Amino acid sequence: MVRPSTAAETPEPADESYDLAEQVGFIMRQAAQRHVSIFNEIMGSDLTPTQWAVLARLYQDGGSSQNLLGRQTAMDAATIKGVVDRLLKRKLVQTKPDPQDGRRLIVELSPAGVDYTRELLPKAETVTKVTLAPLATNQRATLVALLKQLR
Amino acid sequence: MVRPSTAAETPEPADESYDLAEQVGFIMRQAAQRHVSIFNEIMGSDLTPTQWAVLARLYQDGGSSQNLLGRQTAMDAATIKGVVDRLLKRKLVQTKPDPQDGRRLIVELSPAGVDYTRELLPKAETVTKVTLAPLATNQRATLVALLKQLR
DNA sequence: TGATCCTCGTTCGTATACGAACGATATTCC
DNA sequence: GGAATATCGTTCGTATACGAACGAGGATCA
Repeated sequence: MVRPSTAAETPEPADESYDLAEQVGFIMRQAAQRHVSIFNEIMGSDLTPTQWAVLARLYQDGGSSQNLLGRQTAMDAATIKGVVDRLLKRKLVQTKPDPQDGRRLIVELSPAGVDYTRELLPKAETVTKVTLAPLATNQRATLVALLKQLR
Repeated sequence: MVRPSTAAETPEPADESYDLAEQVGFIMRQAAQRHVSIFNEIMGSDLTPTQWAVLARLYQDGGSSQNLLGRQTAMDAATIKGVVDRLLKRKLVQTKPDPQDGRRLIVELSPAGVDYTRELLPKAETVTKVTLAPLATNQRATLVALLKQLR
């Protein structure tokens, strides 16, 4: 590590109680990055984690309005729109107006999307398995339980 | 939940073993989102978590080359460049060529950046505290320890 | 009925995040 | 010395992520 002598060097004994590498946020960001990397390796780079979240949610529970779908997959209205648009372009998803509510846009899997999602399900399970591989079995449940409390 | 009867509805009994809401990746993304939200509330929206990571790292250990700084703060070369550029524009950081290596660009805190970072340190500690607030004391160390194994 | 308020979807702007490719510079090895 | 290789910083393109603002539609209530 180079520590050139300049006015920019830490001039006072720094607050030793703060170490970036020990902050949850920083560590969580790194863990998330590793997870995404594993996801891309296993699922293939043609599908992102958020896109997969949308497919999986629609596969599990059928169609819903776009904004509700966003809430179910942890995306705000602006983000879910972009994700749905890209899935629409690939015809994995289709939309139609809600007859009950003129503001709503119903999003659902296309038949091709259903097939595609079903084929990917085993790989998605592998992603979770590989992500948790460094932990002992009992630790995995612990981690998930703790993370759930931080939502 | 509306489940309109169409060809897109889940046509087969879905693989019940896969529930999106139970996958680590998905839960971790939500926990990270909450953390960022807390960060923005406490630190103010004029500084992002990654920008703070750079400031904190430079404050702790002094200047380093841009790419090394990126590795220390968990950003690739393309990402760290953007972050450094924005910090440069705000004059919180300054750069100079490395006399030892013509490829390297040394990044360090400006005097204003040192002051700014020092003032924010207490708030940064609060961010971690609030993020972990839902957990019992002994659970906090457990979570951090487990997350560290997933880097 | 009409005014108010809320939700829905959309758009814009900014900031990560990262793969890929590029030229410039260092290092390694023959 | 010189060629192969590696690293550095840069740029481009694409995809989240989200605050903010907007118009259209729906719900509430006087």
